Amino acid sequence: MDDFTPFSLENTLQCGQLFRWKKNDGSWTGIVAERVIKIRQKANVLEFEGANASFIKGYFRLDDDLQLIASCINRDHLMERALHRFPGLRIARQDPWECLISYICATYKNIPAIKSMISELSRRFGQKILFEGKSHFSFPTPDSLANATVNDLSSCGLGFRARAVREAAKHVRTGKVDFDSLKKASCKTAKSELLCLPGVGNKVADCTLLFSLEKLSAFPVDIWMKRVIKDHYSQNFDALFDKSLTEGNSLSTKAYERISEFAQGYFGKFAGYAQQYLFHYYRSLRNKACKS
DNA sequence: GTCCAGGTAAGAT
DNA sequence: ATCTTACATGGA
Repeated sequence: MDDFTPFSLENTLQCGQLFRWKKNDGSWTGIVAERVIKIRQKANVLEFEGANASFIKGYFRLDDDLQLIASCINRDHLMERALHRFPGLRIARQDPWECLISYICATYKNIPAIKSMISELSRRFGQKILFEGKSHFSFPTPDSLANATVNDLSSCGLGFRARAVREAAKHVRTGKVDFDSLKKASCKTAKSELLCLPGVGNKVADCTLLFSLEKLSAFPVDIWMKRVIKDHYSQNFDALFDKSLTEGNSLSTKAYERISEFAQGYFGKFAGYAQQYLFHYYRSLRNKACKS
């Protein structure tokens, strides 16, 4: 398969949006729905097993016109650097159920810990899949998490998130939230539905919208976006608001909405892409600083 | 051992 | 309405 440029498997899998992929000597192995996929990129050729080309194309959103998206969000020097530093980074098309639970778990946790939680949840409550002689585990169904005890969930490292995960699973199982209809609904309507779920606030809702419900304008605001806004976009806000963006104190609902709405107006209909580039770029700067 | 993490929700003002 | 604080756990 070779009609997908620009695309970087590395940048797409490493940017922090996905939690189920591992790299081993040049190729990546990941669990997607009920499959194990092994994939690698050589220049402009993708080699993979475990799925067909159309699945890969859909999963990595290779039909998005990334050139167009990049030109839309490239509004300033910072974005230009981010786009240049991580070319070919694409938003993946995640399964909404897995995405929702993953980002409920992501609350107030670092990425290695999130990966460990998801892996453990899958090992305990998912289905075993054999691939190249090794056991892998699919993400648990809504049923299996709804039936789990809070204690069992907690022992996967979920901590206080266990209750929210279990309750959210119940809502999905009963069809109280229906992801297919949320895909068709407007961003605003879909978000208000998601916000009814336990453990889901503005940020988790926006991640679910962006990464799994086709809402590419959704702009999740986490601690990294707060830092980016404070460091590079504060001139778009009043001084008092900027001052409230200090490290340590969490974002109020009001502040969240001000930032997210600013970003959607500023970056446009692909603001979610802008968010992911900024997220990955800003984290990479900090990680570099830590190593030196 | 300390710090902090892709925030949320309950309680206080 | 809006602001403040507790929160379980584990990786860095």
